[in-house]
Amino acid sequence: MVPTIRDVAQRAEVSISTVSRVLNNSAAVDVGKRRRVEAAADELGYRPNLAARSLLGQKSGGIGVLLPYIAGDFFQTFLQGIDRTTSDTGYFLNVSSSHRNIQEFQAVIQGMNHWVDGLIVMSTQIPAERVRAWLPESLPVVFVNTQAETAENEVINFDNRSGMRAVTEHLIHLGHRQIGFLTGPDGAYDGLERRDGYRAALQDHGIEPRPGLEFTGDYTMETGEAVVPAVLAASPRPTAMVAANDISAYGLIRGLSAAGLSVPDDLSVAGFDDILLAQFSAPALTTVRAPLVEMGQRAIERLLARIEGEPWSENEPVVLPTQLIARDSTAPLSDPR
Amino acid sequence: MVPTIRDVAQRAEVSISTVSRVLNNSAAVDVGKRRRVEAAADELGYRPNLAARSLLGQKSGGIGVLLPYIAGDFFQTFLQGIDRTTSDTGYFLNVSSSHRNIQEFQAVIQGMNHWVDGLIVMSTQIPAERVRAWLPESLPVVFVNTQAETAENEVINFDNRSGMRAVTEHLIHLGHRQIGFLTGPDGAYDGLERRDGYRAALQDHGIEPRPGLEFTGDYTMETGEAVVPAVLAASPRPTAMVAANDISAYGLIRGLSAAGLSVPDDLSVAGFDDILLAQFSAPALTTVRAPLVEMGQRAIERLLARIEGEPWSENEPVVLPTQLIARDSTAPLSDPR
DNA sequence: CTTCGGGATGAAAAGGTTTTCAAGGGAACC
DNA sequence: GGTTCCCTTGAAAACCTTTTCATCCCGAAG
Repeated sequence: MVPTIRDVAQRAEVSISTVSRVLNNSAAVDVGKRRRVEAAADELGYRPNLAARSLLGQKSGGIGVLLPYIAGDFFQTFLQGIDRTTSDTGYFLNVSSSHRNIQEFQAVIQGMNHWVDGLIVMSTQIPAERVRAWLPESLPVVFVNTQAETAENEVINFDNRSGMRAVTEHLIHLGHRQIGFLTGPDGAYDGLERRDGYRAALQDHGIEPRPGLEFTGDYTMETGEAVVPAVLAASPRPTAMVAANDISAYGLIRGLSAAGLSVPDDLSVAGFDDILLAQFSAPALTTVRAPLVEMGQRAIERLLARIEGEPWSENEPVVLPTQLIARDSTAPLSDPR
Repeated sequence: MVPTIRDVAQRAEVSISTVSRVLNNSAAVDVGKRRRVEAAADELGYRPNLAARSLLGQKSGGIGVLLPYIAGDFFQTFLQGIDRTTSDTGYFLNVSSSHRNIQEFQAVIQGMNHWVDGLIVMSTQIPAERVRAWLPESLPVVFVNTQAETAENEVINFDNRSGMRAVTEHLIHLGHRQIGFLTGPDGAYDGLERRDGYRAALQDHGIEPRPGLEFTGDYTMETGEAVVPAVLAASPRPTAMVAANDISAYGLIRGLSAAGLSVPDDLSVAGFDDILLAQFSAPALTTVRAPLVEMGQRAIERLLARIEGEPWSENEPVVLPTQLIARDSTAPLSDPR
């Protein structure tokens, strides 16, 4: 059995109150008894039951991070930013993912409620306000990459639109006119913003966006690969493709190379995120740098400040700038014959 | 305030026992009261406090995953294996990391104790037996990539030794004799196994391992990059390097290219893990495939079986085979002049 | 009509911890 | 020597839920 505070008290021949006082250093205790308690706790390997503590409304020392997916380069880089900053603070991280449905999302987030002192939530499908309503007012929450309808919650986002606009313009400047788009998953907020940036860039340059050039993706490599036949069959056939994220851009590249086409000679491909792979791959991927590490850092810094009692001055949502990174997967449009 | 079962009971004008019975469907309740309770719970947005439940020794529906680090391609691929399998089961994942020290590791793992139904632990620094002693007998635990001194715990490992032996032999077959090694972090069990495989391969082919050719790394790209001057200054200078993992191999490649040397023309470099980057990078990395996804799957399958009550037949530890993947970062030793 | 049984329900205990409250004891001061 | 005050300590309440136990009532069987 796991030892409880009662076992420690018995072994040290004191009351459980005294044990609590010693272990939390919350009041003066006779030095002899203090020694006995410390020895007893040590010998028994006693650790306080966090469930019981949480029941009393104590701080748990835990930070909850809720993501749509737990695996993937995108989330992992974000976590890196959080992880580094958290390391020094004594808080520990608790990451959970929920990609099935709203019910489960709600269950997971409300389950975390009693276990953490604060929450960082990335919710691409559900707006911040709705998620916030599931949680007590008293729990600090920082939203990240999440749609916010009002300014009442603390939100940190990317400038998805400008980023996607920049990469699309980059292709236009290279001479491309038939530019296709591979979307993100259905209903994902950031994917929609990116698509809007793509459309806006086209319109800015007098190109009417065509629905036939927008292909449905879901941020995975598999789907990027699978969509290639449809891309090649499109009329007019695109001379360049922008994907809503890097991973699905690699899916496109893989599928194109399987179809005997080379990137960027036969078709230019660009992505979004600037994952690690982008700078090492052959060809290196033209993409948009989303400052994920910085986003993680900012989020955890703000959350810790809130936990420590600093109020949140109801500001504008933070929008982190994105940056076009032109590499080798995009090339000038070869002379049309 | 967050509504409790008492609020629901009051609103529905029944006792808390009845509320509990309705919500857990644990006993017959008058249909009228049942309706009232359901309505009240719905209106209040009531969710049971998991901490209180846990205090009673109930199942929590949570699976804990404890890793040395939370970010990084290696862990992320492992998580993928777990995540996929868990999705269908209704359990939710809870990932935590601890990379600071043993005290914190112990604190995190014991904190998880009370709110998960089972634990998957990757502990490269501390043997399974020691970690097990921190937890109650009753909690199912599956260890992964962890040293085990006895057969009393369920452990799933890679065949690190054979893998590293294979990649080292690959270099020997290519004509290399001065083969350097970039180690893992101090005390990491898998890194030591890999080093042993490297040494064994050399000895098998009549090459005496030299301490001067073993460079200290820590699985990060930064250190791989930083060690390059030492590698180049070594006498005799190695013609090939094996790194204890892929990421640090890329550090070497980066450092070498910064020093004006090209891989594999001037120096062959190989890694271990076969992360996603390895197949896309230029040059594509020669490495050893560690079946991380499979490891994750096996671990979660076994853990769920244990949670469902299936006993563990004290078997041999599972050792997953590794496989040499020869790509372009290694080349035959160019004619020594 | 009486007795028995069973279904529905509420009261209460249990789980481990922190904290408040009350009490005990010793020292210091008059 | 007596009184007061403070330091130390233990008892008990509180947190929220599940579950056992006892109670009550109604219907059925004898």
